[in-house]
Amino acid sequence: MPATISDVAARAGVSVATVSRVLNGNYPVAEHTRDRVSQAVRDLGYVANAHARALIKSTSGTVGVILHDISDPYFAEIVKGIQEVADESGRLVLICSSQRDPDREIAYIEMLRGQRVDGVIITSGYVEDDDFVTALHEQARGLRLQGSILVLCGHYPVRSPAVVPDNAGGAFGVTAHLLQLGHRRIAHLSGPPRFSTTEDRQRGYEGALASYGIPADPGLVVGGDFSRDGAYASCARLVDSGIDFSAIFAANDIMAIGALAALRDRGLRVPDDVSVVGFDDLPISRDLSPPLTTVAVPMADIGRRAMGLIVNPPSHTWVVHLATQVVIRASTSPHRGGSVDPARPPSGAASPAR
Amino acid sequence: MPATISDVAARAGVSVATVSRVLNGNYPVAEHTRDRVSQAVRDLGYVANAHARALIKSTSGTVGVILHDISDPYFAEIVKGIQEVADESGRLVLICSSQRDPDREIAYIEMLRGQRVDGVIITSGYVEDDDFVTALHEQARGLRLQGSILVLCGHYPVRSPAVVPDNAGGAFGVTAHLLQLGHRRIAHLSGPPRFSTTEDRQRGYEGALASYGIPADPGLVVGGDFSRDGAYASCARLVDSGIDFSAIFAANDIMAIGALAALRDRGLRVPDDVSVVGFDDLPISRDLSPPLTTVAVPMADIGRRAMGLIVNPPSHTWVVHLATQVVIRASTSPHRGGSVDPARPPSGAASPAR
DNA sequence: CCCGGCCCAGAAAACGGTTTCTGGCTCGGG
DNA sequence: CCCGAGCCAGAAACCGTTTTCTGGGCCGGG
Repeated sequence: MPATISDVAARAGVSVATVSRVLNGNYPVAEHTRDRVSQAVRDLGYVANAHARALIKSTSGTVGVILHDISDPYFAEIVKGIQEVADESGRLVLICSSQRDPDREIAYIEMLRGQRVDGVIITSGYVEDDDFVTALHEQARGLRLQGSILVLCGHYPVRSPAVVPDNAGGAFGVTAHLLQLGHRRIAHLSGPPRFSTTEDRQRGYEGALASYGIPADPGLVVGGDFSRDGAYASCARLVDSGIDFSAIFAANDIMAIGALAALRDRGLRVPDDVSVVGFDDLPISRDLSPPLTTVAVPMADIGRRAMGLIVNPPSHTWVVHLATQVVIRASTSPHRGGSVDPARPPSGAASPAR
Repeated sequence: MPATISDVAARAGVSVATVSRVLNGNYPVAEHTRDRVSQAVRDLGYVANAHARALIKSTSGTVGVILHDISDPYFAEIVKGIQEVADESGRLVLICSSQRDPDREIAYIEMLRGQRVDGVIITSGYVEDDDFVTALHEQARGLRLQGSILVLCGHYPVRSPAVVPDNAGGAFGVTAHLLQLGHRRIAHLSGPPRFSTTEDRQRGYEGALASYGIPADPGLVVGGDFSRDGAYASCARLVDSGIDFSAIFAANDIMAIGALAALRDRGLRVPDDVSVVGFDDLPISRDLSPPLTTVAVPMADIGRRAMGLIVNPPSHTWVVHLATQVVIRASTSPHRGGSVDPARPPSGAASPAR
C-alpha cells in the first residue's frame, strides 16, 4: 500500500524509467520534468523499496554483526566503531546476539546470507569445536560466493580477513607487571572454555609466569564466563578455599569488577591485600575504585577496521593486527614485604584462609 | 552469483515452484521429490534471497531501532530487550546511531521505510523542535501507510504506540529521598536541553522541592549532555564556584559517575561531604564506590515491551506505562549538622501530576 | 467404460525497482 | 533542404521469489 514508483510516475505524468533516473541522478533528465517528478515524490511521501533495488543491484547496503551480548560494553564499543564507518558508507547495520551459542551464530550467518549483506563481522572469538569450524567454513564459502565478506575478530582457523588484537601479548604484559611488583602467587579468573580469547589471554599469563621460572599452579586458575556474577562467585570461592595468592588477573574488566566486589565483601582491600588487574580497559574501568589496572584493547578501532575491510576489501592484507597496551592504575601495588614466597602473614590478609 | 532457486530446480529436475514449496512447506509435495530438492539445496548451499521474498510478502522480517549511542549502557540494555523479543519472532534488528542529531533520526527513519521494516523503535526521548515534530509526523504517517509501526519510548506529541517510563515520578522520588535525609540545597546536573527525558526528570526534581516548600534556585541547576565527561566538568565548575550544596541529583547514572570522579578529585567524600544520586540504575551502578543511590528504570523491559508492540500490534492500548523505583544505596546519607528539617513535608507530597 | 475427484507438478503472473535499447525531436552544418 | 548528432523520454527485459491457475495422471464409483 505504500506508494510505488508507478504511482509517482503516474502523478508526474512520466514513465517509471524517468522517475528512477531522477531519483538516482545518473542519467540526464530535463529540469522541467525533474521538478515535476520531485514534486510528485514529495506529495506521495515516496521512498524507494530497498528490496526491489537490492534485487538488481548486487549490494544491499547492509552488513551483519554477530556478537555475544550487546549489553556487554566490550561488544557495544566494537559496534560503535562499526557504526561509524557504516554510516560514512551509507550502510545499515544488522545486529545479531548469539548469546555465545555457536549454533545460533551459524544460523545467523545463514539469515544474513539471505539478506545478501555486503559483509558479516563476527566480533566474538572463535570456539574450538569441529562442527562449528566446519559449518563456519561452509558459511564463509557461501558468503564469498555471493560476493560478500566474512570478517573475523580474532584469529580463526578460517582463511578470511581478520582484525586481531594482541590478547596474548597484553596478558603477558599485565602479568609481567604483577610479577615485577613482586607478586608470585597470581590467580587467574579465566573466560569461558574453548574460546580463543580465553585461551590467548591464559597463554599470555602462563607465558609471563614461565618467563619468571614460575610453574603454573592449576589451582590458581579458575574458570569463568566473562560475566560479573560468574567472576564474583569464582573469586569468592577462591578466597574461601584458603589458597594462597596475592594478586588476581581477571580475563576481562567485567570479571575484574565482580572480583573487586567479592573481595570487598570478604573484607579484603585492593590493592593493599590483593592486587587486581583486568583486560579490555572499558570506559568504566578508570572510574572504579580503585581505578583498575588493565590492558587497553582498542575496541572501537577493532570495529572500525573490521568495517573498513568490508567497505574497501583488501587485495592482499588479510589480517590486521592491533596492539594492546598495559594501563597501570591504582588496583595494583607492590607485593607486601616484597618477598618472593611470603609466609602467610599473621593478619591473614594476603592469604585469606578462614 | 550465489545459487538461485532456478539452479536448485535444475539440479533437482523440478520446477522453481516446487522448490519454493519444499522450502516453505505450505503445499503438498511428494516425499520423493521433496528429498531430491532438499539434497539439491544442501549441495548448492542455497539460501533464499530475502529481498525477493520481501518483495511479494509484505513483511521483511526486520525492525529498525534508533538510538543515540550504542555504547551508552542505557541504550545497550534497551536493545538487549528488543533483541530478545525480536529473536523469538525470528526478526532481525537494524541499529541506527543518531548521535542525538534530529535530522539524522529522520533520515534514518526514511532509510528504514525503504527497507520496509515491520516497525521502527525510537528509544531516545523526543526533542522539542517544531521542524523535527513535523518531520516525525510525516514519517509516522509514511510508516503507517506501509503497514508498519512507529513505537516511541517516552511521550511524544505524536499519536503512536509508546512505552513510557515514569521519569518524573522517579525524579520526584529520589529527590524526596534526599529531602527526607535533611538535604535542602540539592544541585541538579541536568541532561541536554529540549529533550523530554531531561525535562521530565527536572520537573520531578522541582516538584519534590516545591512539595517541601523550597523555591528552586536556578544557580543549582547546571546543564549537561548525559555524558560522563560533561558531568565531570559541570560538577567541577559547581564545586569551584563555591555555591552551597550538600547533595547532587545527576540526570543519569553516567553523569553521576562523572560527578563522583569530580568530587573525588576535589577532595570531597561521598556521601560524607556530598550525597549523590543518579538515574537509570545501570548494571554498573551497584559496583561503584560508594554504590550509587539511583532510580531503577526497567531498560530491558522498555525494549521488550516496545518490540512487543510491533510483534503484536495493540488494538486499543496505545501507551504502556512503566514504573520506576528508587534504589537506595550508599551514596546518600543524612545531611550533616543534623536534620535541618527532616520532618515530613507539608502534607500531600505524593507524586507529581502527570 | 466413463467420469469426477484427488494429488501433485509446472507455467506464468505478480512484487517494485534499474537499465538497456530504441526512437522522436531539435538543432546545426553542408 | 537533407542529414547526422545530441538530448531526453519511454518500452521492455530482468532481478529471485511466491502463489494462483491450469492440468496430467490415477483411482474409485456408477
